[in-house]
Amino acid sequence: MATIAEVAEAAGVSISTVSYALSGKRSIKPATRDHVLAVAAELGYAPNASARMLAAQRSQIIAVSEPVHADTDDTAHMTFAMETTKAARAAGYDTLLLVHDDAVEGMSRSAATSLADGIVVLDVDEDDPRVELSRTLSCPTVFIGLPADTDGLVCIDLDFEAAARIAVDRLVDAGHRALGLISHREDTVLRGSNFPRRFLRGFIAQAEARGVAYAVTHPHGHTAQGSVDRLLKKLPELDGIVLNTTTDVAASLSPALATHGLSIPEDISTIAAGVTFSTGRFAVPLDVIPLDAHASCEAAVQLLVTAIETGEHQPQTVLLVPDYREAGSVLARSRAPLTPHP
Amino acid sequence: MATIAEVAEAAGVSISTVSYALSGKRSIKPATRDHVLAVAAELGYAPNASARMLAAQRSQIIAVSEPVHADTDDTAHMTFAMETTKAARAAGYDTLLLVHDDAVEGMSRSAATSLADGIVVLDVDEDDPRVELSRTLSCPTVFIGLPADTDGLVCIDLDFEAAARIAVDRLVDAGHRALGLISHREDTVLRGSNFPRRFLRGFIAQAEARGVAYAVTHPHGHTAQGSVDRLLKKLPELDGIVLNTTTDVAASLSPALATHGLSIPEDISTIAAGVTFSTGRFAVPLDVIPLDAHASCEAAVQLLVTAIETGEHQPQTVLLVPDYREAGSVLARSRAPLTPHP
DNA sequence: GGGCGTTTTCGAAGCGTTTCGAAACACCCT
DNA sequence: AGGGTGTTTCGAAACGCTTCGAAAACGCCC
Repeated sequence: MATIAEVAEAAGVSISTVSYALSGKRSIKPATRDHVLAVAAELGYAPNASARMLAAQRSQIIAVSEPVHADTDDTAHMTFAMETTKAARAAGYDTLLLVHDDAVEGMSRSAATSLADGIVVLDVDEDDPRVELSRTLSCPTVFIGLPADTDGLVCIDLDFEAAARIAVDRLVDAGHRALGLISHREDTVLRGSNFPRRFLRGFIAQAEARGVAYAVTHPHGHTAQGSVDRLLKKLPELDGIVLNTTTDVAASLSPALATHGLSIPEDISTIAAGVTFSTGRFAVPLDVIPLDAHASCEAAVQLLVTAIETGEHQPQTVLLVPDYREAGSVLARSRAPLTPHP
Repeated sequence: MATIAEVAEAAGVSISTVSYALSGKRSIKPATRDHVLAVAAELGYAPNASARMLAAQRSQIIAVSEPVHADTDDTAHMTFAMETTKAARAAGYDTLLLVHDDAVEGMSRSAATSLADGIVVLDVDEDDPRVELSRTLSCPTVFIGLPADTDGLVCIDLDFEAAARIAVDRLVDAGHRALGLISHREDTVLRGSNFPRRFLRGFIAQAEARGVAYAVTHPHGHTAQGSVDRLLKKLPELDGIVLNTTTDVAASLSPALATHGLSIPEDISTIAAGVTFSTGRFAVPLDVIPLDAHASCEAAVQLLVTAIETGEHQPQTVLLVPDYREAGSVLARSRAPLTPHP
């Protein structure tokens, strides 16, 4: 591989002239610049990454910490890792993938050796060891997801409580009076991320605020059948369902309702909220309030890059505003409005 | 962050002594070595990655090229990316993730700038632009998957033809005489990876060699229902099914058979082969010949690391020997053996 | 044609390691 | 005492780039 010295020699100029011609950080006479560029292109010159890193004291690399527990939803997390990589690339950074145990150790390693300029933390647990670690690190870090203690951290996540409120409002405004929430499996809710809990909280609060009947259930396996059975038992007049659960469960909702002779949206209006999957190829496509990996990762990388390049890294929690996408799974019931929006 | 010069100063020795004490590449008097190590630990010294790369002319980074087409199976590919990362880490390397367009461009970039010491190419298409690219790169590269033209390449993949043969043999040896293959969707088979075709070829060849009746079908959507219907129509006496398809389809096989009053393994013995998913939580667990991401990635990284560290990079295609895992989904039919193994 | 302000280019000092050759030292043998 | 043999440590040269300060070149005016 050609070095900058070879380009300089071939172009008959000094090394620094080549450097400035290529970086544009100082003005170079157009004629020489063009000539240098041409020579560089001809020699297929590409600046050596390590040398550049060493001299610039910056690696242009962002580490992505992605533990992958047993109950990690592969598809969802693959999406986040890739969206982060895409966003980073667009900002001129490459991404280093840290998985499993190394998701934690790798953070120290890449920060201590200056291998990475910043870190994006994915799949954040309520009580995540990486939270404490990041406080000791002095390497810009952004969490995608909310740990219990966000003190001193920069975190980004969908506003799950707001998402739940929006879903409830939609259904109530469309005349529904008995809402069911199919949440995540109970074991997932107990340990792991806290967004199911945040969603649950928002759902209950808003259902009570609007004065409608509601019931909550957690699926047991990977199907919605049991959940549907339980919801209908608790709330026979059920007319609306909010899904904040996994793909498997969501996909099986329609057949599960069918066993009770019910269908979406004629009998039961349905909204999936805070989910990463697309319902496009479900038997019945659903209205969705997406957990938008693209938006989250882009915002996270943006924040991180700003921190790296300007040094501004204010602790903050950014809650992304939920976005509602209609697909026809909510049907208006003709009823008088119950309570105006609070 | 402390530098090696600071450690040297604090320990009262020269820089090179610190370097050798830490790397162990030359003998250092035990007493000084211990002292240096203690001082280094106390200062929290970690060698600067860029400086090390520059001096050692090696980055200890492997690039992982993972395009992610529309029809990419997220779960499967996430697994491959992560297994590669794990294997690389175990060998002392970090991994750079290159996705989407950058899966191609990133290869040139990371090779040209010496950012990466080697490249692992995932999700290989029959006619993959990265094949031609890698030939121009002079950076050790290993493909996981087989492109059409493997000339001059190092490739690793499961021996799908052998896997198909083994599945057929199992069923025939257990007394089955009418085998159905549920392959991948037709559009997946046409463009994209060639392993479905290799599997198909092996299946047909072996079914003919053993002299049993057989039929092949490609699912249309994400369920096995249509495939089962078609197989039973073509082959009413169907008594064995081989699955070389996606999770969705495989998971729905049991219910699909149930609509015909058939069950696994009483009526239909079943084997899933060349698949990445686990059938553990299917209604009926299946015998599996796994496409073992762990094994493939480990072998690939091994080969790559050897190439990087010793310079040996013989073009070769490594076909991994299939492994059969019983789960009780094949039931022996008492019949006289038909044809001995060829 | 000497002086002055600009533009353009150059030289050299880092950045923090690794690694080679040689110096320094201790020890034993003749 | 001189010389050879190890062992241990040191100094300095890379590695290839960025960037600062200053020199060189240029243009212009008096």
